[in-house]
Amino acid sequence: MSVEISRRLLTWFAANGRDLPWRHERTPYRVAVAEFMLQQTQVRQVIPYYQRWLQRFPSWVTLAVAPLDDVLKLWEGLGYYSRARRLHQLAQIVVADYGGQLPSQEKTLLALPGIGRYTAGAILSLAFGQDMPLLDGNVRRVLARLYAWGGDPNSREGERWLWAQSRALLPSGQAGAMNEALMDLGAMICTPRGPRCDLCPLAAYCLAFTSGRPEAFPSSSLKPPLPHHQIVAAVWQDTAGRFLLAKRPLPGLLASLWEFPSIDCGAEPAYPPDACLQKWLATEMGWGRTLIGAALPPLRHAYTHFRLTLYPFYVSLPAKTDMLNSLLKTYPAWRWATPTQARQGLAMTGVSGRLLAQLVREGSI
DNA sequence: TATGCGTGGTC
DNA sequence: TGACCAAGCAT
Repeated sequence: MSVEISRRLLTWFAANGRDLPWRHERTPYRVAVAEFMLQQTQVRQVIPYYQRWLQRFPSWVTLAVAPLDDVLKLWEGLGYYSRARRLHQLAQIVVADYGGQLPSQEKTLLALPGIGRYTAGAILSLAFGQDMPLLDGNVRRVLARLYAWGGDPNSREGERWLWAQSRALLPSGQAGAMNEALMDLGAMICTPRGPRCDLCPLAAYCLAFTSGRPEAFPSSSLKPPLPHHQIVAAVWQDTAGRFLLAKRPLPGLLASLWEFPSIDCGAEPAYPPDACLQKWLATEMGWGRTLIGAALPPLRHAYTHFRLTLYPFYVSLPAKTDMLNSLLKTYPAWRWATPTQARQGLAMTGVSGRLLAQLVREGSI
């Protein structure tokens, strides 16, 4: 039966597969760039980033010699920034150790930064034409529905079972097309909610469709509520209208991105925002007499593992540069920047980027 | 094995 | 408005 499933899916894919930029020219570099960007990220979001990236970094060498700050600037807004750093590292390794050619053995690829089992399978099947399976969120869902598989997709056995099914469906010599067909089916037809079973080429074989509850697969686990943190940001302006920005430490959340100097007051803060900020400035920075000015409208933001509300305040400047340097206890670097300089040259966090845009809109410069 | 790691779209 | 989700990897 798997032969018939593969045949039908490939026929459907030939007529309905998506025309995506990274499907035009299948060099290992282009495939790798696309796969890094697509990790946990939707296609629509990736397309403009991919095109800008290839303009600026058309090859392993151009990427390898670029400054990390330039790389992060191009990645700004795409999220999961360690991917950018790992892709940068990968380029440097490919150039230094492999003569500018990405290796084509699974074991070698898996040892390189940013390449896990999914990405290795994608590169090997799509760029090198090898008969290698892959398993991503789309394929996971398609397979679970096809076989009405009610197991836990996150368990060790579930993982092993799903990889085995993915491999079993591969027709020899057409793994790349089959892998993309499975992903396109998951993205276009076999969607998480409201799957279009009426358009699905596999409906006749799909046990979840037969069961009448396709959305019940794969099983989902209940997640605990996310903590909600209170963050306070300090907005300093100099007389030239520049803002004080700080670079976040590496490693960690949003590593090496720029933001307004901020303090995390925690999920259950003991003080209101202005007092939390005052305490931080007094105890950590040693600025006992800092004047906290007007509060700006709070901004809310949701990360994968927690939520936050950012409370920005205008704050008066400390008198001397050596006082400003006390920021280096918290941050590896700080600088003054106009909004234009920040937009053009600094990779900003999402929340601080929104705050900056708000400050500009309100004409506070 | 579980957790940290971003952002924007969708309903 | 809030919860869920998307071409995962590293530790």
